[in-house]
Amino acid sequence: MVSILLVDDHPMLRQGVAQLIEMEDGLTVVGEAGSGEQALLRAEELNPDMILLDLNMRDMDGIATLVALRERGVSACIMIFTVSDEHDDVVAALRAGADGYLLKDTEPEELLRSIVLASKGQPVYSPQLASVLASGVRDTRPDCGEMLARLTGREKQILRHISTGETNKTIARELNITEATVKVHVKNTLRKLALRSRVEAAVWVVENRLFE
Amino acid sequence: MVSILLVDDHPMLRQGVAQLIEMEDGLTVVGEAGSGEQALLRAEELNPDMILLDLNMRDMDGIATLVALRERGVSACIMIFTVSDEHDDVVAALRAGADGYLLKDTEPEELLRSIVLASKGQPVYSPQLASVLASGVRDTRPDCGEMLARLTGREKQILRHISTGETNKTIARELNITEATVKVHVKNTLRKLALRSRVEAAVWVVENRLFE
DNA sequence: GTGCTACTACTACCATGGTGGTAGTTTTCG
DNA sequence: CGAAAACTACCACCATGGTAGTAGTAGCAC
Repeated sequence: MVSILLVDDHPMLRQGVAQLIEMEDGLTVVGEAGSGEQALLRAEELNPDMILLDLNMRDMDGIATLVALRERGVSACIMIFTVSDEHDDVVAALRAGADGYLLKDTEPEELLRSIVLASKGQPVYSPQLASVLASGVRDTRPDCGEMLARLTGREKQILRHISTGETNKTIARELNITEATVKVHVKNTLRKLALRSRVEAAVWVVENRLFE
Repeated sequence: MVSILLVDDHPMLRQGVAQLIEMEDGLTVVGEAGSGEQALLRAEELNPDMILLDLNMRDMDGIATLVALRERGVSACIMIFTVSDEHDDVVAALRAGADGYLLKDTEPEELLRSIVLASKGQPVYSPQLASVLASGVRDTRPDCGEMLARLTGREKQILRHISTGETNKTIARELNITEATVKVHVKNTLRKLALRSRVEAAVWVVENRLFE
């Protein structure tokens, strides 16, 4: 069962989407939010599998909400669901870590199919965005520098050790802290970088030549 | 207690070295071999912590022995102990994975100190080799291509997956084999490449741009 | 045929890694 | 000053990774 949080400032639209989603086996709406603020609260409270996020909300920019969600470690699959097919919006969303981008004029069946696909980890984009995507924006992530800047000094230090293949134990020894503490830093680092393992972290560092 | 296997085709020299080693607390000679063939047998049989290996033996080249030892997964620290200070020999030994290189004219106390150091994982070289080492041969490893060539097709395939941060489970799924089989390949790959973890493997691949 | 290599699979075991939660200290900043 | 962030540490728990040994199958070479 895929749990979904709807974020949109139009109650009617939320209702429509919710109804549609509930009709599909395997999908369920566990919460709704009408603003960025509420989205942050609900996301942490409900820990949904997926968040459908509108970009154009009154109180808080959708992109800002997206960034805030990611920074708080919300691991949900975040799908943008909006009216805007503006190049800049799409790019910004992808850079901020969106897992998909659907336009609101998508047909209901298409929307459902996309949600199911996305819930399986596959990024989904509306076909209308092909031109934008093709122009090489595929790199879903923010700048490496930006990402690195989110880490504390200690975390960067430990990331560097990870990228040389060291174990938590040896890192602890070299930094004169306990392995437990190293684990804490590793965990926080992985969360902030939205990576799933130290191997991914090591590869990311080396590929982007981050400490050279 | 550091267990040592002596490999040299001169019994008298073996005896002398053995006696010297036994005088040192913490070191012990667990076996001797007078040829490359014997060295392979003894190494697998005794699984020593360290192997002192002569380069100039009648039946089998010392370098060949070294390579064969490494290919069979002998994890011992292998110290070359020989008369040759030829540039090519030193380079070949280092490339083949030697952990140290000592000349036979080394003073007894110096030899002991070196063995102790090496047993702690520190590579040790006779000072006379400074010029050779300085000329940039520090890279202990064979060519990446050479290393890769030692892997089977399946192993290379799996290494590529590792280098993208995948887990054994997902690799198994994608290749339609069981996780247990993936583990076998991972283990063999790590052994052949003399690496200690998949993280090191991933970093190695990315740093050397092996699959691009 | 015999022998060798590669590939597959399984078991069992232990080490390592990652998550969640709690919590005390110090540093930083408004 | 007080709040927030960073760093430290420990616990318990579960997932993943790595090692060792055994073993069956297929293909290839001598």
